[in-house]
Amino acid sequence: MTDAPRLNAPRLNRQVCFALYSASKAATAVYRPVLDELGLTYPQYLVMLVLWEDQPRSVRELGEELGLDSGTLSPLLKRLESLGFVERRRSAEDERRVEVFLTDSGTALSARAGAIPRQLADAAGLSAAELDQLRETLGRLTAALHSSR
Amino acid sequence: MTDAPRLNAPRLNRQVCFALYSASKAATAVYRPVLDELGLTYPQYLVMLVLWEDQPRSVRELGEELGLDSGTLSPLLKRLESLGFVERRRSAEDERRVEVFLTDSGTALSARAGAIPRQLADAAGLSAAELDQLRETLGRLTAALHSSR
DNA sequence: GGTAGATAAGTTGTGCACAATTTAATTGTG
DNA sequence: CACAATTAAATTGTGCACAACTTATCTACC
Repeated sequence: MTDAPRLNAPRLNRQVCFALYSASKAATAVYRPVLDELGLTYPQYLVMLVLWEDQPRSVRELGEELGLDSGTLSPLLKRLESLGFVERRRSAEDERRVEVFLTDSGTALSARAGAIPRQLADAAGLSAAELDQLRETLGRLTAALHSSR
Repeated sequence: MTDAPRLNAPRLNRQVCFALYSASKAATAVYRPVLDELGLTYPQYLVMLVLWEDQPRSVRELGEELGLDSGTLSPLLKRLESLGFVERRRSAEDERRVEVFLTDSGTALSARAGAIPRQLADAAGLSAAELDQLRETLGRLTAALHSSR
């Protein structure tokens, strides 16, 4: 007995969700060897991006920007600290808060990281306009998905 | 001394990669409560989707379809097996291969899973045409990123 | 000013992702 | 036939993601 394809079942290659999942994995895979040279993982790089923009940031603020909770961030920040890129200090005004500061070494890293986004754009095989539109569509999609809950 | 935003540093909200990462997390977050009712995680659901299309499949074939290696699939399949949705059997022709079969219970699950993709489309806030185009763009992007390595 | 509720960060436990290694079976080549 | 190279799956180890819970601090309200 042969198994006919179940055409009524949801098909993998029809699913936007799987396309997102695959594209996201492929993009971080392109970043990985580049980030390896800096000693960072992709989520660690995201935290550094936020800190390079403005600094210091509390754990809560980092979580808000990145959509991550303390269960993810606490150990990640501990690793960034032991790598020497950030420092964590209890806030004096509000002792519940932990402020994350860049070290000199963490600040210096930004110079080496500047070329990274370029490399994804080069590998993407899409025009600048397409990338822009993709980013915009994804932004709207993410916002809609968040507000649907 | 104030910290001026480093406008020359890569900005988080400019990065397609972060948009992909966020959208992918948001999409699986929408799926999560629905899949919870089936007792599946999102990656487990992906494996079931492949098996519902055609069955049995070797671990290698599943990995090829989903872009996952045995390090991810072996324990995942063990969990699916202990949930009673699949069975794993050594192939007789090639004893290196392990074939993954659906159980009756695993086959039956597809009926309950049929409504799932709809729910993402509803929550997405994008038109069908936009979703189609997004899927197509993501497909090209993923292919380009893979071939760039 | 004391206490209930809210908030911030950390911890624990489960599962996924991926690199590196291991073991076993198969294939190709002399 | 022998045996080196390849292939398939599993295992080990590290790190992320997230739910559930804990601890400590703060705020609001009586």
